[in-house]
Amino acid sequence: MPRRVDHDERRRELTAALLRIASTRGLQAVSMREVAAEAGVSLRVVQYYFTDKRTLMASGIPELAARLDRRVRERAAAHGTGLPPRTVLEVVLGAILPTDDDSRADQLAWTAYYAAGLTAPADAVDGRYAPDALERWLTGVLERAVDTGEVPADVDPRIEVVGLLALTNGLVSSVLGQQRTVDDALAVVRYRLDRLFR
Amino acid sequence: MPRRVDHDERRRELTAALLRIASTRGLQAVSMREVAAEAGVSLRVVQYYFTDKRTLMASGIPELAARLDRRVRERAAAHGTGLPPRTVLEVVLGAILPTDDDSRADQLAWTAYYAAGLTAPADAVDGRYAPDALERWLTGVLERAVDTGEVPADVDPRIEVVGLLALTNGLVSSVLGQQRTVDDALAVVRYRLDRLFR
DNA sequence: CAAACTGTGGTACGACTGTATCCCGACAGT
DNA sequence: ACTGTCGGGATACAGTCGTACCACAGTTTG
Repeated sequence: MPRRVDHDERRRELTAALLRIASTRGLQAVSMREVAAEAGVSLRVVQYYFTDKRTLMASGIPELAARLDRRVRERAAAHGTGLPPRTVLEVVLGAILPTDDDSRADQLAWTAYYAAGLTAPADAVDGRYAPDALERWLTGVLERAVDTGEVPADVDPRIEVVGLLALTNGLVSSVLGQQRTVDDALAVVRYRLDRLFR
Repeated sequence: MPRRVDHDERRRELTAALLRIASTRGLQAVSMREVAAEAGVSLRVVQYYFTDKRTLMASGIPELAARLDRRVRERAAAHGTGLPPRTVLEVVLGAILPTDDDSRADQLAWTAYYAAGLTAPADAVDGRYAPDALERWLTGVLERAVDTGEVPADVDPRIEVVGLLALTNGLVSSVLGQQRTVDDALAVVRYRLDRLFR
């Protein structure tokens, strides 16, 4: 048991344990003792690295945001650069959908945080997550598509992107709720894009 | 304090108190004592009419479903009968969005239940809510619109309706999260319908 | 080598929770 | 008028929660 520990690394492990619990048993099943048990450490250690429970809980949001962001970037990078707008949209929106177990778990935890944040003004801290960046990026992509004539000139890129993101978000919900498969959700996204890029 | 009480009525009051707490302070703030206090009765009364906490919690789902269903029907009825498909879709989807404080509170509670149901197989009971009926109804509406030529023949009514409902669902989320106003959400829905019924 | 600090185990405390139990007033049927 | 059931007040109990505190070994610093 070496002294001089990497605090950040330790915190990451504990946060990972927290998210594991949140995605499997829900956010209300997260207690300091449960996180300790899940991470295989004593309660004191959790207290030591996250003084509060609020601090512990708050650590989950940036971690989830980082994971989702990384997933989108990796997917985009895997398809090379300079892709056509239609492909960019399909890849990005597809990256949001819970395709594998990991992304599904993250989306479950994300949903739990989202729901908890709806009620609790002082609790949600400043965990303002900003999907604005993504929204602006895709809007730019679509604007270029309008300029090149790939999509009709009378589409409003701004509203169209808002709609696409809301659509994807709604599909995520239904996939998480197991009312629809990921493939079905992807088919809906592709259908919408097909009609946009007719 | 009269004897011989209407049990159903009493249960409805308690469920209403439960939903009031759930929509303002979240589902995890719901305890038997809190519901009792909110309803202005003693803990024993809550125990008496709902033996379990599970039973108490489970009472919220059908109540919410009934309210949402009633809202959609009322809105539809308020616009008279025999409306054009485009109007039906706009009214129905608009009724899902949280326009006033009541519907917003209900949607908050609904979201809390949805999130709680994602994690907890044995807890969610058989509270399988069926939006299939709504989906089928709107699909029929859109099919008729295809037949009359109001929408292009190459649209797939089934997928289109799934997309519209997912879109609306996603917009509800963003409105609840106060990232968007109801008017903005309605504008997105109208934009989508405008492009569908071009 | 001594002193101070870091990381961690163990445990205790008060506030809650769901549930169970005991009790009694008010009405019903006889 | 008596008795049993219904509706509900009060309280108790065992468990879990977040938090606080104490002790101590190992490491760093002087």
